[in-house]
Amino acid sequence: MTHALPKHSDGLQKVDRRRARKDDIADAAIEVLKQLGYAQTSLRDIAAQCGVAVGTLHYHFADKAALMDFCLRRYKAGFLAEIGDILDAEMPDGAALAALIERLAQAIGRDAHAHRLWYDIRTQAMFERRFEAVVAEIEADMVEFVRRLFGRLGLPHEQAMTFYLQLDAMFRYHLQRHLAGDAAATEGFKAQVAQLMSLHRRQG
Amino acid sequence: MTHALPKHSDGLQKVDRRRARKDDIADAAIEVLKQLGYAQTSLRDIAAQCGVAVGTLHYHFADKAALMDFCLRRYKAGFLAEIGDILDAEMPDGAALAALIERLAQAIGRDAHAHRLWYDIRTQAMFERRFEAVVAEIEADMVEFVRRLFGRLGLPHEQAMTFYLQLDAMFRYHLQRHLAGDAAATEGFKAQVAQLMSLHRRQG
DNA sequence: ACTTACGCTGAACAACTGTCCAGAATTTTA
DNA sequence: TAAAATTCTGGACAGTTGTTCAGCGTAAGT
Repeated sequence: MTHALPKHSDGLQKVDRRRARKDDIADAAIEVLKQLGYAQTSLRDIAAQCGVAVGTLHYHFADKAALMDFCLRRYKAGFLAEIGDILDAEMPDGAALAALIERLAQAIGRDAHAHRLWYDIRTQAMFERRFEAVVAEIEADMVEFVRRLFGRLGLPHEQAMTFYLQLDAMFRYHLQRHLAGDAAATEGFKAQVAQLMSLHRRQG
Repeated sequence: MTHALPKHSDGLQKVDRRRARKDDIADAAIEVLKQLGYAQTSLRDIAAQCGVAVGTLHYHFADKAALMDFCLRRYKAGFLAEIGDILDAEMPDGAALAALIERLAQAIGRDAHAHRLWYDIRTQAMFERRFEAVVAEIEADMVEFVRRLFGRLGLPHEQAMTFYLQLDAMFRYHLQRHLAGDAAATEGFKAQVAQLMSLHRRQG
């Protein structure tokens, strides 16, 4: 006997609706986490943000860590989708890298809180083994992104990791300056990356 | 009328003894912080570590943040003293840099928890403005250290910051790998820095 | 219409947090 | 030795934390 689709108003399976609900909660949770950071965010803060009772969170997620894990993977998917189009876009090789850098520079000003959350949780993973795997996965994806970019530009693959780390360090530093009130942080980031690029090009 | 020295068994002024006591407490606090991280460390944990009542902490420090601030400055002084001798040591120019890198590589294995604490608090500073100043000061000192090293080696001063950030990113990454159980992290760090150095050298 | 399952509520719980403070213990001063 | 100042204690306080659960209403299945 074949299982017919359930006769819901929306055409979603039960599992899908569950998943969609979890996504909603995660989105609200991420919103609070961006503001307060991991350690300072309580389940009640999150519950309030999505207009739901505390118990509801435990209905969908085993515990706080599971919720965090879910949020992280969702955040990762979102971020990679956001910058992924740079790889696919049709443009001269030099422009792709310039576009990435420009995008990152703008992110310092516009999505500062989101990225500060990433650094927060990445650091937390040094203390809570629970987050080790997710963080490692996300970071591996970032490196993979740079590797593909290097592939497009004909740059040596084995330097992708190095370049990622360089970019990460500068982004982190100027993000921190920006959050501390330095209005020139965005420009500082671009200038410093430019210096770095000239270093790479000279030995291209 | 001249104030005679107090007739304590030790020859310390009152202020000095107070300062020494604070140092003792801070040392014990740092020990716990290294294990648990900032957010997970309570005043009771710290009090237990130095065999003292909770109230005592508030007698010496206004609040938890003040204690943290004190700990940070003490940590900074210790760390810079530890690597400072590289600048003063008499050795061929190439060896000084190699010595620093070797020292850092060993730190991944030996002082992992101490450095993980530094990354923890540096990230916290993105959320608590209270720590902004201390963190910025320490980081400025680190850059200054690299700048002096570059001075000794005849390398361009304006690249000191860039080099610091590169070193920092690689150290952070491999520290995280090490903490996640990667036994090859120390070697990985050295290899990656070597790659970085060759990049720098080619444009001398 | 009746039953089952699902999604959610919000009060209650025990554990823990930073902070305060009256008073004890100790040390310094007179 | 007596008085004063310093250092420390440990219980109390009010607030927050993650987690649990009996019970509610609603939707699905029969």
